[in-house]
Amino acid sequence: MARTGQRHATLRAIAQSAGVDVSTVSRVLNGSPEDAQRAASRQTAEEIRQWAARLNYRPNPHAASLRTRRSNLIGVLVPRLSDLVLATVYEGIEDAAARHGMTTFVMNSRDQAAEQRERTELALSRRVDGLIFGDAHIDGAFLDDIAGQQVPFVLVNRRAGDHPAVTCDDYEGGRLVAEHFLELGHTRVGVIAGEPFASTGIDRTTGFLDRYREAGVDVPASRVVHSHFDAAGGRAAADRLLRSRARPTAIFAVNDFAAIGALGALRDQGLRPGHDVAIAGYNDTPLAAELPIPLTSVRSPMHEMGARALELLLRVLAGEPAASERLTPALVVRASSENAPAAT
Amino acid sequence: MARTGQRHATLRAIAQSAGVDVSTVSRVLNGSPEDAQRAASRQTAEEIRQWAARLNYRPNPHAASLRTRRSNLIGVLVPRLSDLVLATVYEGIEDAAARHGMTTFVMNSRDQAAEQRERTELALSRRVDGLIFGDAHIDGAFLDDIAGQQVPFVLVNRRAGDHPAVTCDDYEGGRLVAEHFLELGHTRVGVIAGEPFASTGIDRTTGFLDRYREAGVDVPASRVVHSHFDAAGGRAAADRLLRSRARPTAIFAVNDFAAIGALGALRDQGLRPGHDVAIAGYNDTPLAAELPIPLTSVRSPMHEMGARALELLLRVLAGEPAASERLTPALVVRASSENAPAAT
DNA sequence: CTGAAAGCGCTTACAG
DNA sequence: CTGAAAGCGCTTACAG
Repeated sequence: MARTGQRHATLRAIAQSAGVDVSTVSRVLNGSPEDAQRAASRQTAEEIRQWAARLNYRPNPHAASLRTRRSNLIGVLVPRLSDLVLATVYEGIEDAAARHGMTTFVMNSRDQAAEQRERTELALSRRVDGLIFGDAHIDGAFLDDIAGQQVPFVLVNRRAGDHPAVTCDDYEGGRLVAEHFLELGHTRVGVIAGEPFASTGIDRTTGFLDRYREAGVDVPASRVVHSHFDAAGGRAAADRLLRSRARPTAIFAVNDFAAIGALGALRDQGLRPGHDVAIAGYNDTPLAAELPIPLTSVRSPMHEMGARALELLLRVLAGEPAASERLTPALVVRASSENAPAAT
Repeated sequence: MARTGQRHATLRAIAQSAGVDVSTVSRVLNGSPEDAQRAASRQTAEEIRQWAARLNYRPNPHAASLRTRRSNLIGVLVPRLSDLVLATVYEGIEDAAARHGMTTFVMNSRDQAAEQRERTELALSRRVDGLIFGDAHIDGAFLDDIAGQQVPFVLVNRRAGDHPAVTCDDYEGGRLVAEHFLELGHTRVGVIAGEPFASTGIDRTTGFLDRYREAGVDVPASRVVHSHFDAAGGRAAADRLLRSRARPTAIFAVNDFAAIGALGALRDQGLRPGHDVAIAGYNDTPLAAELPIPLTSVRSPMHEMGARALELLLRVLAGEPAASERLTPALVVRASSENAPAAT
């Protein structure tokens, strides 16, 4: 065993060096400021802190967790970490967690119910204080279940039922795209709607369709097609939309990667994005602006969503009121949606 | 405090139910198979296991870690988790870790020396058994330092010095691209070389240049430009390459995202990838095949690299011999590099 | 095959 | 302001 030896000193070592009891050292080093105050004179406290620095003291989190029954550990579930959207959300979670002295770990559920259960069970066996789910399904049976077991958790990116959630205002984001397409004069439009179980796709689609309905345009169901949230899924969905006889002149993909797939599908049919067919995506991923044909997209505050979800969970853990939050999206118009409908 | 109460039984509860000592329960439930064998009769063992199942026993990892001084925790450092390459490598690490009953957590270092130190220190204070670095810098001063402190670690994706590492054979990958360009007849070529401190960029570039040299073509230094590993970086680098009077007819970007940026730069100049200028990337990310102009790229086994790195670290922790591994890349030719040099 | 005991490094109620 | 003690849930050398 390549062991690393005694890298960190213990409270006891410091107590012996400073000639005080370990309980005093504990209160000075790891207690609340008030605890530290009343635990030792300024002089003693200072001496303890110096010994701690000299001996490279770091509290042993396993010992503390065992004693306090608080692990300062948060489990995070996402569909796939290699999805940039979730990776960015997780970065937000992790940054906020670090600020609050919490540790997080993340696992993929691949949007599979069995994996969600299994990973949650695993997190619980690791004694997490709480969980953040980035993979909620709109039906929410699983979540109701574990809420019933008093497991503290919040949702991020996707909402479900009345569980506390931090999301983008996806409904509003969908409306923004509709507004934009309407201004350009498009009335024959299509939607690449994402997974039917994800609130993101559902709300973005609903917002879009509602805004069109308000403008007096009913988008037929045949022009709303579900898809995976990736380029291959977007390509397949776009192929279906473009094959219909009355081809849409504008397509809203509820995800940037799906939009990139749609761009490819257009090209295969000899159609030019932003000329023959307008395309808009969602999330404004860093790639959107850098594509050969820059992609119109709805900016969503992915990093901030993650950070706020972590802070919402902290409130849940503290027993404070924890209301869901909906962050504001913003439309970013680029070359992929510059065209009015062709004069066909 | 929204506490979750007693979710899991303890050894003691099981011992009382089964009418045996907790040490026996421990050996049966958590010991090695041999331990379990000699710790109790088949009958007693069976009874203990039934009680464990009935009471939903899960060993408390904090208690076990405190006692054994082994946390089964691995810290992982990456430049950015929102970089798809690293996210995929991490998925490989995490999958392998789960198979071995280890927990991992991941942190961004943003390729900054100060953050590398700080995050490593944080991981150590969490009492990880070892570390995996996906953010090694070729100079390796920091790594030499912590190797000197006997911290067990391995590298993944990027190599440095003689530290055990699991990488793609990047040199060979660079050669594959050169071979391909040479077959098409390109002699005026450019390289978007990535960060100067990353072995990935260095080795891919060196392999490419060496193969050209062997073919009797010396690529001038002015046609090798460094870049960030993202689309914006690739676009900036491509702009520089295309501005020179003797424009390259083929460009190798050592990263798919940089290649996508280069695609955009070409288009801005009215050049068609795969017609006027050939483009190749690296990693064969899922997007490459789905782009409007599908991208030629070198496939690297990102997920497998991660899994193997975890297993290499396990060997290091066990004190077994741990040799570096270089996984084999493969060229995937697509439309972005179909052209011979223009007859200018 | 089984048990009793010690101890990992903390925290915290109690006492002074 | 400071200390002594108990105990969180495990593992493991020792003894029988």
